[in-house]
Amino acid sequence: MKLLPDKTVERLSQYRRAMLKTLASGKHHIYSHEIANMLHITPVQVRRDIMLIGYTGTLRHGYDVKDLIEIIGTIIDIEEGTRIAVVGAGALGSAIIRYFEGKRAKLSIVAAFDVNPDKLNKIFSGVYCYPFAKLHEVILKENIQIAVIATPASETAKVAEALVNAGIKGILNYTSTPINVSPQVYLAEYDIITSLEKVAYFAKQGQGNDL
Amino acid sequence: MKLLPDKTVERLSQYRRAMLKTLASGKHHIYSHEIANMLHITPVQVRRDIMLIGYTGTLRHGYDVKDLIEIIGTIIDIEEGTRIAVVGAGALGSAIIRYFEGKRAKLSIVAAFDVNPDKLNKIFSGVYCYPFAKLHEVILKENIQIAVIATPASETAKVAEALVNAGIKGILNYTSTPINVSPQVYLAEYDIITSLEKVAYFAKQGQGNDL
DNA sequence: TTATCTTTGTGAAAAAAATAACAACTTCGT
DNA sequence: ACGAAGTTGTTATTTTTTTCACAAAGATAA
Repeated sequence: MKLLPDKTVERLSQYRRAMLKTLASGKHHIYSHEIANMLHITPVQVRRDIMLIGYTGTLRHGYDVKDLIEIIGTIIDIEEGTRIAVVGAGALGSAIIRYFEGKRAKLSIVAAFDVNPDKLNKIFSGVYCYPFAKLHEVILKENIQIAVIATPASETAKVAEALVNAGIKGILNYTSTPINVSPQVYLAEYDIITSLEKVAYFAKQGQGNDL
Repeated sequence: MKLLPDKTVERLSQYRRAMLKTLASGKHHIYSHEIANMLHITPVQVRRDIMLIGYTGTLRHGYDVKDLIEIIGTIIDIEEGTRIAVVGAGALGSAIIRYFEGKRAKLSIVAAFDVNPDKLNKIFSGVYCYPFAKLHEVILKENIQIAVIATPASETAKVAEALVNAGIKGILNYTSTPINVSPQVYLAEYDIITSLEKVAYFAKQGQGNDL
């Protein structure tokens, strides 16, 4: 299938979760405006996204909840599951690991890395913490595809380089240092301070919602 | 000044940090392409953003680093500083508090809230943890303008309502439950799972960088 | 049957964001 | 003095994302 728009992929992830919740409540069919209400977006947007993934609902009952969950799965997930590493097992890194505990079956955090001797060889919420020096080796051995960087900002560049060398396919960078990777590696950056400064700016202007 | 574009505000926050780093290295003037390199974006984008805030550099030396820092401050910051509350002092909430310790002078986390009796009335990285029941009172008394929600997803709606009732101006929601607020309140949602699923999707497609 | 109501799917339009293109200006080197 | 090199500021263009508008079609009810 053609590459989906960035924003559509984000929303698909949200649709799926909304559908899982819907299914749990015993509902098997759902209209675009109901999905839209759950996520506080417009029904057209929902329909267009669903159009883009090539699924089609029925005129009278809207979309089949189970079908939607399944088809979104075929788009986002990898059959065998995606294996993730968290680099940096400090406050943020371990919060992320904790947050994942038993959440999504197809995304699993399978390794953590740190340099702090207190953390090495311990298990955080079921995830083993390796020394940073073993990063390359473990990524290969454990067949890890994507990595989260949650180290101090000073280490970001070094970590990113090591990850790329180890053949990682995607990086989610939570440090405040922007990184540069070869174009084959997908990179997403997220910084808490920037988010808060943005909220502060728009709150100050008395402005309404964005997403 | 006219309201700035969403993405421009995000980048301004990053420019400022890049400039602080630049200044610390003893450099007082900088070209758009140098800023662009630091952030891995294009020089045109840097120039356009700077144009939008009405600052103008000099032809020979580019931009004055100190000036840039200062003018971005007048745009993003509130004179008296922005006071922030974190609702939910679990792993994620306390990681955020920790992350902020001594970072930005104009953004300060001044209160945490939780329901867990183990956490109440304790201090996390210098931030006092109040019982959730006192939320309204403390937000008023401490003159808190924006809030971060880092509770379990099941509490999101209740927390958001309480925050809006207390007159909060902006919310940053880290739970996976989308919320609905009156349009005077600026809302930003960020969900770790969605981010990772997005990275997984694009990594799977062997796709290059986005931001 | 036939009119009405509701919902999907999608072409077309609009809005937002990024990129290209270039005039105008400084400084440098000769 | 004057051309070459390099940089900003900004208009125009392109690309991406969202929204509008409506035809098509299934169900219901008279």
